[in-house]
Amino acid sequence: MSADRTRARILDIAAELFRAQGYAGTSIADIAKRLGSSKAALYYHFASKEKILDALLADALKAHAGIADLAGDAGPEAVLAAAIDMVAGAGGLLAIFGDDPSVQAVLAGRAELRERDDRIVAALAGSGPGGRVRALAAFAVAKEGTKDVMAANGGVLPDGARAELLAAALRALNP
Amino acid sequence: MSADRTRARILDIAAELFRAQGYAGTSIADIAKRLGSSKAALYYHFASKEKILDALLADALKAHAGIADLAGDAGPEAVLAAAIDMVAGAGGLLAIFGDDPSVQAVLAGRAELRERDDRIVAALAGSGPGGRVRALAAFAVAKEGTKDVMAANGGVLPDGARAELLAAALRALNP
DNA sequence: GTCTATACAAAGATAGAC
DNA sequence: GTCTATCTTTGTATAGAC
Repeated sequence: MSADRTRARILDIAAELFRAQGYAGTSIADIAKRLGSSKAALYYHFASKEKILDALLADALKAHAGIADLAGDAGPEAVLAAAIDMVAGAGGLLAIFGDDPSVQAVLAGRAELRERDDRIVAALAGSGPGGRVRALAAFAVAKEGTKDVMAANGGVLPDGARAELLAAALRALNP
Repeated sequence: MSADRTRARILDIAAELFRAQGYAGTSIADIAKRLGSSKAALYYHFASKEKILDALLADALKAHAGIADLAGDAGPEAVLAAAIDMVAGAGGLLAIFGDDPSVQAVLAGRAELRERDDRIVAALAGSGPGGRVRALAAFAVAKEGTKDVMAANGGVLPDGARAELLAAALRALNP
């Protein structure tokens, strides 16, 4: 088996198990078992469990950074649409590091995630009373709402749901 | 130290650690350390790690069941308000079992959680195209939006935020 | 690239003294 | 009610053969 393909398979399996059982709740043995190989074989491809997480998170973190940048000059609609696409795209990988406390704990001292979220929410909030609460509500629709809709549809975002979610998020944002 | 008070302290500590590090990411040793006692002392009060989780979840699960019942005869506004209160009340404990995959995995074979969520969403959805997506969006505002607002405010739901969230959820629900 | 075997640490849990 | 000590299992990771 080529190293690249095996590496990709490991990431696939890890993504699924991390989502289902959490990062801390998934062992190297779990992954190796699903891979049909030994734990040692897995360690040939990744130096540690945390390196697997890093590889999994690379794309999602990049997309997240892109949205934070976008928040600087684009309008709310573009930002919320990008947030929906971030969750829907990349296999919904944001769901992993966005929801799992054990991942948050690992990332805590390292990532600028929270600071980026703050920038996004601040851009959505604008000024005025209640703006921040409505920004968080709209952001919740884009992230959790999208995730939930996908979860209720076998991991796929159904036709029309993107527009429906975006509209709902915008209504949540604008009184 | 009285057994009841110690038990309560353990639950307090466990709730905080589970939220910060996840259920699977928190060890009995972690809890005992914060408690200032030995692991054995902890096992005097709880027979297993899972029993701690059960005790923590008891109230939230009861509230969840109440909302599912409410969904039968009350309107969307009452259901969404109850969902906000469920997250805001009980120390925001829903955030623990609602988000942690390792908790979901433990609860999977046992709880009727998902079935109840389905009932709630179905009641919110009514009929018509896109109703289900909008119901999930509104439910996301009530649950995640409330949680995020609390997280951004030191664990407290600020004045006026409840009404703002309820209004945002209703707007997400109704086109 | 993958294996078996194993080292080593951490985790859940119990025994028995006080 | 809490302790020390210990058992057992599981988990991360490595060594060295093939």
